Amino acid sequence: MNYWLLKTEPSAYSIDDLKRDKTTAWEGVRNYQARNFMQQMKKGDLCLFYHSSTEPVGVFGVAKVTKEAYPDASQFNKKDSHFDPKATKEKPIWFCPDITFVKKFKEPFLLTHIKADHALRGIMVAQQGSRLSVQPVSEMHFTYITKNA
DNA sequence: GCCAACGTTGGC
DNA sequence: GCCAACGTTGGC
Repeated sequence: MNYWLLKTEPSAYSIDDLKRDKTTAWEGVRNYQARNFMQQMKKGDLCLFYHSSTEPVGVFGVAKVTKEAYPDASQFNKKDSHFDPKATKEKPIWFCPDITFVKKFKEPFLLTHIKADHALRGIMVAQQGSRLSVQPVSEMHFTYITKNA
């Protein structure tokens, strides 16, 4: 089993939205490195759910992968801001998994605390300029954050 | 709102 | 295939 971190701006889609929807297609990611990670996701993998560009910034809960990556429908939709004219149904470019709500933390594990905690040294999200919106997380770091949130 | 860090684009 | 210009991300 692998562990991941998914970034989202809560004004666009928050942990509460996921709690309400229960399951959602993780559409709209338009970065090749992030796409490649999403294609590696397996059913049952667990994801830290991270809020960015907000106050406060941090991990707000956990989601799990319930459907492995398949073509992202938004790339074909001209009216969608994530429309990609280079993509065709025969040769899709972008893929997304379905993720399902697992839990919302009572208290978020804030980025300031992640950065200050020696046990989390090396975690990608705390590294300078880490803009990747889908990241792998080590089992050790995943367990530490979920146990201590 | 600022701006540094980053990814992508496109001319050559 | 280089790399400058550009657009975007995201913490602060």
